Amino acid sequence: MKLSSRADYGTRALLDLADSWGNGPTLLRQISERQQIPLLYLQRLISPLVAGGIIRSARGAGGGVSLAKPPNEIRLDEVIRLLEGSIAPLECVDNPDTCDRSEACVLRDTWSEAGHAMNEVLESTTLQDLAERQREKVQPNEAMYYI
Amino acid sequence: MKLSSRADYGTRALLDLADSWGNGPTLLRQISERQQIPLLYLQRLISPLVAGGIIRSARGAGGGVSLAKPPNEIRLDEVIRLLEGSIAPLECVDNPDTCDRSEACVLRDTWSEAGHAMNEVLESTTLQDLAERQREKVQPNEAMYYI
DNA sequence: AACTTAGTTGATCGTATTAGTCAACAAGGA
DNA sequence: TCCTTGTTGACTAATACGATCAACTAAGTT
Repeated sequence: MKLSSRADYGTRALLDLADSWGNGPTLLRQISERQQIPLLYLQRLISPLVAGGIIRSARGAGGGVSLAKPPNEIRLDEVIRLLEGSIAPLECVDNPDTCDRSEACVLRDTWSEAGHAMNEVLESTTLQDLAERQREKVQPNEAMYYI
Repeated sequence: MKLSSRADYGTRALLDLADSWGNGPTLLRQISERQQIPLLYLQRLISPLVAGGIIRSARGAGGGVSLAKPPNEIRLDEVIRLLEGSIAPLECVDNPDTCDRSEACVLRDTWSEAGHAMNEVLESTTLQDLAERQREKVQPNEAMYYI
């Protein structure tokens, strides 16, 4: 029950982009270095994010990649779905036809419920949420201490 | 983000056992046939369940396997943990040392949260719950219609 | 137009995991 | 002793995963 490194790398790359949102395109090479992701592999794994309208890319000199929409409009669940496919823990949850007892299967109901629970966490988290939390962690807002 | 067939097969085998709880040992061969699980593979995958104290086995004529404790004391989260290892969607959640930024990583916090959400569903579901729901599905309680 | 920068894609490759099998074995009942 | 039934180590085939190369396309720069 693990996510592949694609989800790990991909979300880290997106968080990197969210961090520099508004500053023009970022080089994949820079993301690769900052996030310690093999460049060639990074180029690979972001392609579904480009196709999915999360990332916009620009070739040529001065090119690079940037978020295709504001960080607060990019939810983690759609990112994971693009990078990993379905979030459901078992195939039958999404494709009932893969098992002939799907209709009456109480385990399928449970896997579905578990998948939804996980999905709820992801769909309530946007890249902006993550970027803000990160800023708090790295450079805690002094005002916090006066609340 | 998928469970392996071990979790699928294993939970189905356990539900089968929960269904006949109190009727003495069941042959693995029978479970294999009813649940359509390759016998040799089934023998394999239940061994951690025996080691984990979920299943009790008896060899020889009249032997077989049975639940080692009542179905209402067997929660799905411990079953999955025995069959698949940790439920955490990323290694770093359980082992912070596998990544040198774990302490400050907001993504790790999110994966942790997602894992907990899933775990909550599983730990609130026992084999007895499943067996009861199954009975309702297959043979709906008539009384239901009078509520 | 020529040149450079940078992302894209098809093919490939090694490795790890998964699913499944075989055969020899251990243990308990008749 | 014989039969039944679960256990275990070794093994195989298939798949998925992580990663890389090289050729290619597109977009600036001079």
